[in-house]
Formats: sequence, C-alpha cells, structure tokens
Amino acid sequence: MEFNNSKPIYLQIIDYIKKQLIRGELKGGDKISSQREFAQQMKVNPNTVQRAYREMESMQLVETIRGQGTFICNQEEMLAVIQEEMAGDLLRHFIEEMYSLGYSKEAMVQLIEKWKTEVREEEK
Amino acid sequence: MEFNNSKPIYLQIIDYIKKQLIRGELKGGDKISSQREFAQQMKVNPNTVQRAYREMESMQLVETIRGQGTFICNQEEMLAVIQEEMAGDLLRHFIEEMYSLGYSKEAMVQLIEKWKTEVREEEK
Amino acid sequence: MEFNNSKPIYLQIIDYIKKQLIRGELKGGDKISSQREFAQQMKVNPNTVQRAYREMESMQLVETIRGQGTFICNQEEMLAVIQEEMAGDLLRHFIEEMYSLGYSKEAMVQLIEKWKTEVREEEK
Amino acid sequence: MEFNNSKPIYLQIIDYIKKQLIRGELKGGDKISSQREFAQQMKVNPNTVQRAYREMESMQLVETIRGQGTFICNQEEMLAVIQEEMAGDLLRHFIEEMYSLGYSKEAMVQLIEKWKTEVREEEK
DNA sequence: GTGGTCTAGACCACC
DNA sequence: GTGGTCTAGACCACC
Repeated sequence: MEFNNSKPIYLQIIDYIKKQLIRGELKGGDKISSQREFAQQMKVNPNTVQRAYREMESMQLVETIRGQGTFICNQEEMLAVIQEEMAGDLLRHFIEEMYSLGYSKEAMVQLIEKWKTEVREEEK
Repeated sequence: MEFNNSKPIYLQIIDYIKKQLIRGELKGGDKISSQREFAQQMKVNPNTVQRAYREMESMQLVETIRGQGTFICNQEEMLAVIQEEMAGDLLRHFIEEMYSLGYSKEAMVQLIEKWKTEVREEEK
Repeated sequence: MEFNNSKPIYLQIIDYIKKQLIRGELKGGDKISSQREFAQQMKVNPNTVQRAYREMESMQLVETIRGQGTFICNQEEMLAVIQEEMAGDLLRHFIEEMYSLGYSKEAMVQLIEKWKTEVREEEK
Repeated sequence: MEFNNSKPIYLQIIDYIKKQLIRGELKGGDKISSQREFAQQMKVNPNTVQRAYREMESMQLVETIRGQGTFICNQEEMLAVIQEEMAGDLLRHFIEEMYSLGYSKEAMVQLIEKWKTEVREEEK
C-alpha cells in the first residue's frame, strides 16, 4: 500500500484498517501489526503510526494490551457504522467535486440514473 | 493551491486548468501564466509545468506562441467534453471505492436514490 | 549514427526510427532499444530519448509497456503515410533551397526533367 | 545566420557567401567582412573563417589584398557555374534521401511530375 | 532490468 | 521578457 499526501498519513492508516475490517480481512480479536512493525512495513514514521493507533483506540476500534499488542475490538455492530461513514465521505466528496465542475444536484442525479440504467442493461 | 502525490503533478496542473475552464474562470484567448510564473507560484519545477503545458497543447486545449506565452484555445465545444470526462472520472472513482467498501452496484444505486430523495425533501 | 544540430535531437531520433520502419529494418511488434540503451549508444541524455519515445507514442508509432520496453505498433497502413510525409518534407526543402538559389519553379521543373531524361538515357 | 553541424562550418561559410553572390547581394569587386569581423559576427573561431577564405581564394571566388581586405572576384561567368553546382548538390541530396526512403527513380520522377502539374494548376 | 516523474540548471531562439 | 531543448541525476513503480 502507498500513502499519498492528499490527507494526513495517520488518517490514511485508519482508513486502511477500516477497509480491512469492512472487507472482512480483519475481525474482532485479531492482532494487528505492532506500531514498530507497521512503521517499518509502510515506511512511515513510528510517531505517525502511534497517532493513528491512539485515534483508533479512542474510537474503540482497537484495544491495546500492554506487553501483548493491539487487537481489533469485538464490536461487529460498529462495522455497519464505519462502512456508512466511509461511504458517506465518498458520496460527499463526489457531490462536492461534481458541484465544482458545474453540475447541479439534478444533473448529478440524472448522470447517476443514466449509469444505473446502463448497468441494468449490461446485466440483462 | 498545493499538489498532492495521488497522481503526477503535471496531470494535476492540467486538471487545475481544466477546472478553471469549466468554471468559466478562463476563456478562449486568455493568456495563462507563463511557465516560469506558474512554476514559481506553485513551487514546482519549470520543466514540470512545461510538460503539463505541452500535453495541453497536444490536446489542443492551449496554444503556445514562442516569446509571447500560452493561450487558451477558442474551442467552446470542447468544454462539454472536458466536463463529461472529468465527471466520468469522478463517477468511476466513486464506484470503485464504494465497491472496495463492499457495496454492490445495487446498494450504490440505492444509496444514491436515498440521497436523491433527501435532496428532494429538502427542496420542498 | 550522429546527430547534427540542424534540428532538435528528439526529432532526429524519431526520423531515425521512421527510416528504419520504412526500410523494413523494423516491423510491427519489434522491440526497440530501451531508453537507456539508446541513450548510451547515441550518446545523448536518456531524457531526450524519452521525449522522442513519448512523442512517437502519441503518434501511435510505438507502444510502451512499463517494465518491458517500447515496441513498434502494428499499423502497416501507417507506413505509406510516414513515407509520404518524409518525402514531402524532402521535396519542400529541395524546392525552398532551389528557390533561394534563384531558381524559378519552371527552372526547377526543367532541371528535374533534364535529370529524368538523363536517367532514361543511362537506362537504355 | 546560424550554422549547424551537419557539415563543417567552413563549408557552410563558403555556401553562405555563394548564396549571397547568386542572389545578387554580393557582386564582383565588393568587399566582404574581414576575417576577424566575420568571426565575431558569426561567433565562430577565426581559424575557421580563415580556412573558408583560403578555400574561396583558391577557387578564385574572392581575392585578398594585403592591408585592404577581401574582395569578390570579377567573374560573373562563375555565377552560373556556382549556381549549377549548388543546385546539383541539392538535387543529389534530394535523390539520395528519397532513395533511402525506398523511392525508385521512377517514383521520384512521378512525384515531381505530380508536383509540377499541381503547380501549373495553381498558376492558372 | 524496464519506463515514469521530477528537480536543477544551462543555453538558445524569439520578442 | 517568452518558450524550447538538453543534460545530469535522483527516486519511484513495475517486472
């Protein structure tokens, strides 16, 4: 995985973990890489990783047990929330950018409906 | 404006000009910043700017007159094409990311329809 | 081969490849020298070679596959076009230079007809 | 004027003088620039200029009078010869290059005849 | 190994 | 002043 600088790396790390959760690549109770390991693998500063882990802890997304490591929390009901949040961010970004291209809300809806129709056609 | 490293700087420069065109901040015949000016403003190397300008020239988006500068081409019919291309890129990116979050095409459409309905509700 | 400074090196590189194509020394699908190899052989900077290769790519004369190299496109119908373009350039240059020597168009034609006749005589 | 390195500069200097003669910009008896002046104007090495002047003297194209300068020789009958020589060089170069592009002598003649016809059409 | 991007800076041509 | 070409070399991504 690569980080870009379109937003802070610690947020990209959180997104990275969240995506793994949503895709089922990580489950409640799973141990994730130690901060040091993660920093080495991703070639980022350990402080950046620490900040990401701290934020995830405060969201109760992960739990750190001293001397053992960092583990995904057992809160499957959070999954749907995270997924919706990320989807909401994507939708918001999409709408804002389309808006700055001069698309009205109606035009956006039409474009999407057109795509929806095309998708349905292809599925036939 | 700052560039991120999610894609090459020269492509971001092209997007930057395209957006200005679409928003009407630039029109056919307008002179854009000289390569050196642009490079200084954006704190990138003049060669990078030149590459962007050269690519835009090959797209017939701008025209360069040596010793005078670079000018927006007089092709208003291109505007719609550029707008559609950029919108298409946004839509594609949105779909891919939603897909990687585990949303099916149907789920995406539903989310959008829901948003559409909310928008209509707000407009009432 | 050596480059002269009667025109930009990157254009001379393109001409060089075009000539090989026309003479049949290169065919569709052939791999041409890597950018670094070509630069070393011709003693020019790799960036200059890259510019030439990039221009040829935008002409759809070659195709580049990252990590593999650059390959001649499979477009035999282009050959005739390239040949005619290069011949046209030669003819234009010939005419201009003759004109600057004070030859009228009629005089040029006469000179050529004379040469044509001599050629026919020799062929007898 | 600019020199390129497609052939030795001293030959390009000779061609330069010859062209001026043919165009009538120089006539028998005219004084041409001193070697030092010429070298400064054209930003070339004085030795190169000297070589060119020496060659032109041996062709009896110019004459150098010590303490006065270098003068065009009074040999108008040479003009036609020089013109024909230069035209011959152009023709030869044209033919060779066309040949290397795969044009047969017949094809070249046809191309030229086509051009001749087009020229005549335009002149109507 | 391959190509792709970018910087830094020289030098030139045209205005 | 403007853009155009070229070199030298770093660093990255893909294979």
